[in-house]
Amino acid sequence: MADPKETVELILFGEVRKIAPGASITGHLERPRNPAHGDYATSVALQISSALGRKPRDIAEQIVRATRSAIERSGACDPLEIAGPGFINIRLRQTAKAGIIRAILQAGASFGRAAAAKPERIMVEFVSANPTGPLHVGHGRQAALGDALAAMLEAQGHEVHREYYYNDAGAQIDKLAWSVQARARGLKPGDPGWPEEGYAGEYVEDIARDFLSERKDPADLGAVRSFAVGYLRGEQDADLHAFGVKFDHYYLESSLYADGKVDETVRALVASGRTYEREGALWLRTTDYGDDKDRVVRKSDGSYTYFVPDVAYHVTKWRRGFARVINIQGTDHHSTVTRVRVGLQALGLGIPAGYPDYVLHSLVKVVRGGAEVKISKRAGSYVTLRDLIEWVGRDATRFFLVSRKADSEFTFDVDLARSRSDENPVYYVQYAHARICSVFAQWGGDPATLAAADLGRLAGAKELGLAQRLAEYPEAVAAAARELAPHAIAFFLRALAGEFHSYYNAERILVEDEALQAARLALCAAVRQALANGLALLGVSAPEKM
RNA sequence: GCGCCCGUAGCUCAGCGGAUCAGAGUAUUGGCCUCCGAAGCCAAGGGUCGUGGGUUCGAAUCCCGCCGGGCGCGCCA
Repeated sequence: MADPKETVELILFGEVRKIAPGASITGHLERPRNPAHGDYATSVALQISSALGRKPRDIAEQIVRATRSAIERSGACDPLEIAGPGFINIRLRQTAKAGIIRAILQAGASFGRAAAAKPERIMVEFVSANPTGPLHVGHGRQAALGDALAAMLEAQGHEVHREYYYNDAGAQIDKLAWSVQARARGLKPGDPGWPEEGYAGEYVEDIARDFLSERKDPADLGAVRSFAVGYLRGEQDADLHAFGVKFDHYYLESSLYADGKVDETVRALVASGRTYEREGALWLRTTDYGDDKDRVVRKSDGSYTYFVPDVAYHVTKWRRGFARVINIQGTDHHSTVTRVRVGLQALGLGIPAGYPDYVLHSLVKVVRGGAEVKISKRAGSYVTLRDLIEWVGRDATRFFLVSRKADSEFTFDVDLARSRSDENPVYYVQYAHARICSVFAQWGGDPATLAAADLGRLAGAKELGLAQRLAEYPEAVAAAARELAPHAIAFFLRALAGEFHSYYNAERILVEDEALQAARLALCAAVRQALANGLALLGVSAPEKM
């Protein structure tokens, strides 16, 4: 990894120190589990020793020598220690640890927010369900992930646009219209005359009944279609509202046809010279860009495949000024990733090859009473987002769906999230927040006086550990945003809440010694602020009472 | 068959730009409320990180094979 001709730089406390000829590295700091190893530790010396052809301990000693004066000037920590084969252990001074508390109280809700060096206009597209049925659990995961991701990127100083793409123009909509029409005519799924691959969910019957109650004519398929789509859009909006997710814009696929963008895209593809006719269809040579087979653009019946509006849609994202786009989809859509990117490349508009970004999530298995739940009365063949919200509540649903890595398949245990709610991670975090609020209610003093608290009184191991954890929050958010990994926020909050509960049980906050009490209250206020800010990113409430 | 993803404690999952990473929650067992909320805390047991190789002084982490699971591989969206 290292080129011995370059210079090794160690970035420490904001200063870059040239250490030795070698590689340019930014060794990240670890938090040792063993307190004897200090507050932070790094193994950079071991990592670069082979590249430099020198002993790790010698390198470590050189690093310590080179940074000694800067560290003494900063006063932030004790002299670095070298341990074992060449680990460098760092022990922070108490004043440096407690200082973060004042900064948090001052920053308030903006603690953990950063001003981006280069603010971008970013679009996050998520949910984007067809208006052919209620939102299911997978859409819920997308909603939780997408909204959290958008909030995290906003916290990094970017301008974020949340968009929902409505596939309201395809064959699926026709099936919906036929299904509703059949229901309105008194047919049931399986009856003679019931449309092939029709939608069998109970909601189809609801739509038909409402349609008839408005004295409309089932023979008018266009009227049935627009009524059904409008009905389901309204229902999805209600679900999203209940989930606390708001979109800046709903983009209709049908508009791409109406305003000519689909035709325009086809013409541009043909003009690119990468299309050809075969068996009555128009193909795009996507294999030129690494696809495993060419794709049909225009079917032999003259209609377009979904590929065309998808590409046309992403052209609008680019032209609307979103240099960065993140699409949240299920892994069952991963084959579209290549196709959309390739289609954009073929147009030759100068769009980057990796445009857009994708976060793909695996599907969620819902378990209740020890058995997998596959059926919902309302939707027929799947569990709906509404089911989850009704079973376990909005906060638990959001926290659960966002607390796993997106690409891990995970089991949503309804019983854990609901009936044994006292063992639920989201309540654990919320409880820490509510507990602190309760202490403040009992105290009854003026929080403004805490700004003057003597933080030097915080000398206990748990207190300093909490302060250190709080200090790591901004970087934790930044890292999670960088990795597009909302679950990291959930894990951080879990850890922070755990440290607080442990501290709370070990020490009284409200004590006789007023100076000590003020310092502890300041610490609690800072923890509360960090919990509230983190929960807000996940779209979970921070209750004062539970 | 090909492509992508995933196999870590009984269960649900973190960690995966190598070392100070064998972790959390839950479940099980034993303790802690005349004291700021016990939706909490403290402690114990529990895993050769699917498997076999390779790279490395050092691999849950990187590379290859195999096994097991998920999802794709339409002139469906």
